[in-house]
Amino acid sequence: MTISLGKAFLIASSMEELLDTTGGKRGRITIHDVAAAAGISISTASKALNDTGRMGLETRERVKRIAAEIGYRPNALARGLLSKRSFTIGLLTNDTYGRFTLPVMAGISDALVDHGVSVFLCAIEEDPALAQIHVEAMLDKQVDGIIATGKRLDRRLPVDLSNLNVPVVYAFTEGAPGSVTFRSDDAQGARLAVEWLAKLGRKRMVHVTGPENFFSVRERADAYRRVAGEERPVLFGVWSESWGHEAVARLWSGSGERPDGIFCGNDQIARGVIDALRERGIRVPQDVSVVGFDNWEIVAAQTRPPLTTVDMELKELGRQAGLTVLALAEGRSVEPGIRKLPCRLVVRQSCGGDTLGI
Amino acid sequence: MTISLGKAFLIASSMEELLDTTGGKRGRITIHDVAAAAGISISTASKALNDTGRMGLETRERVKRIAAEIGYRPNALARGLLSKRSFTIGLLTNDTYGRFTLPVMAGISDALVDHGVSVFLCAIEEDPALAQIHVEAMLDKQVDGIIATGKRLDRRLPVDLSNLNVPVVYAFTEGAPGSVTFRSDDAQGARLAVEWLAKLGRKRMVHVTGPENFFSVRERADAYRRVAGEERPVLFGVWSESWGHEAVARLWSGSGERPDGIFCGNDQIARGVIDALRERGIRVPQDVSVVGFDNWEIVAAQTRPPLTTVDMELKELGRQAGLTVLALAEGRSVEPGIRKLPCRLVVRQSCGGDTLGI
DNA sequence: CTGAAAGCGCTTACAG
DNA sequence: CTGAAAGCGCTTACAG
Repeated sequence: MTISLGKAFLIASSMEELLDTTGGKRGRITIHDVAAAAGISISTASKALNDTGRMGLETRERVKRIAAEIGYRPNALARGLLSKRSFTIGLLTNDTYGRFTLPVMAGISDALVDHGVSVFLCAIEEDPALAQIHVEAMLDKQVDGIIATGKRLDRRLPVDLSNLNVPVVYAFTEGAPGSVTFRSDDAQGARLAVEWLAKLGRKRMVHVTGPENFFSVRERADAYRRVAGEERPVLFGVWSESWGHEAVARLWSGSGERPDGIFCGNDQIARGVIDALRERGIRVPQDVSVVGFDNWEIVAAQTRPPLTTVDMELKELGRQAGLTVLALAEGRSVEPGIRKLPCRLVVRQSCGGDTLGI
Repeated sequence: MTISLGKAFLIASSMEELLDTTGGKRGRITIHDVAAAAGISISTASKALNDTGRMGLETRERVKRIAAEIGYRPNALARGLLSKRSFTIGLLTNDTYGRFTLPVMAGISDALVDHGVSVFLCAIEEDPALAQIHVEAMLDKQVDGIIATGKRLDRRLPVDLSNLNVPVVYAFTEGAPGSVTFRSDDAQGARLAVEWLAKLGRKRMVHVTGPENFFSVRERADAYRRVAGEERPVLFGVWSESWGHEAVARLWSGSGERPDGIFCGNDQIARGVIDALRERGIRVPQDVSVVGFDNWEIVAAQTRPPLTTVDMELKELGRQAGLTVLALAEGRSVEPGIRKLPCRLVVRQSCGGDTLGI
């Protein structure tokens, strides 16, 4: 048996009779069907349904009721053609793994679903040609705006969005000059982490982090130094567990001072650090407190002990980016510039202090 | 300074002159602009651009050239209104974490971008009301089809998609009866894993896996037993690293037989198992081979040693789901039923054999 | 209070 | 070979 889902299957059985009486018309239910069923013109039907124009309340209600009964839903394409609003936006990302994009997407969707806006997700990796294709497809479909996001604050997407005829908002990726950009406040996030270590009485702090050529790495390191002391050590490396291991090996190999508080540049490094400490018989958090960055659940919740870490609040970032692109699409004014959104410290058990009720 | 991105900014400076000469019209470039610039009617312009109708090749080329010069792009909303095709599909998922959805999405997008199709991503969690809102928004926007996906093969999404007037394809989630469903062939995947262990000479196998109420857990366990032997032990538990630890503790605590090959139900369990073995001084893969399931890079590539595991080829699954929904949207016939797509064994170092060139 | 007409941007018979 | 007309489904002045 094969099924063919062409035009034919568009008609559900319950609709069939109605449509047959209204001319046997095939296809979706339109405003003509509503008007016919109510015995009025389509103009009046439109006004009744949209609460525009003047008309008796009872007529309005009756039309709405009939529309609901026959399952009428306005065609957004037709509406969009008139109103120049498609209630659709595009999310462009080069973060194929989705580590950062998913929370941002969730926030955007969360903020915009109430406004009837749907989101095209376009993953472009690092391919400029692919990016161009996706951007053009979105523009052809008359998106009301585009949000650009990525995996790195200090890198641009491989496509120029600065001269499009729709508003563009940047979230967690570097924006064009004069644009609206949302990003996490990494300095503030780092301060939260280091101040937490300090509050727990840690004095011999170390920062084990990623590659120095990341802007956010430098920003977090600077903030760390400002709180912990300018002379406190920073170990730059890569974003991996194994670097966390190696850093611990380095710190405990020489005859130097042993840290009692380690602020890690991300959760993966922190996991490596914690594992390495355990393997050396060093207790976390009794002997050393470890704090991470990212609050990547899959990593942070699985470390032993679970990781205290900094959450960049990417969902909130997405929410704000969504509302902003909507505002621009509606012609409202928005101040350009970079908005830094505060991070939040998520206290688990890797630093201690989790039972202090602080 | 504030910027207002209303209608006004739609006109780029370079377009301004042109549009002023064609009537000072504001807004996007339409086929009227092309026709005016070429000194022909819009009907002819349309036919020239779409390679329809009959006309001199040189006219056709000239129109196309002019269209390209003035940056004309057809309005997909207007086209969709006529053609009943929006070149848009919806992807509905309850997998908020994106573990399974992202690769599926990547495959869909990959397959459909060449056909000019864009994808609405709708994350609905487990909320039926939210799901309903998203489905209605997609239908209003005249999606050509919907792909439903999720995080579990044996669970339905919290919304009924069986009587929509657009085609629906299910991918990695349970479909309605009589629908087209794509899923991974978990039995075959499990066989790959266990046969690999057998090929490496492992005889005392154990299967450490997730909750027995998962269909895929039972299916993998059955396949394991068929290859390893019906009497071989299966330890059901949860999908976590800590369960992997606990399972090792259990296996090595009694006086029973010590396994030399452990097939894990997912990569997180495998990671727990490997960590626990290392902590006991048992060498992987020399003493015990460990194989996982999922090929979740972030986990599989970070275990020590890196994990040999089964990849469900979710991207390919997405690709096929995408092409299928497209076929249905075009009215082509598709055989309903469940299609199982083969898994692939990814050989890293946790089993040995990685240098055998097998 | 209600409806005919125009029009959003496009495509497609149809008549020249 | 080319263009006027109709129409996709809707909204919005405008005239009654």
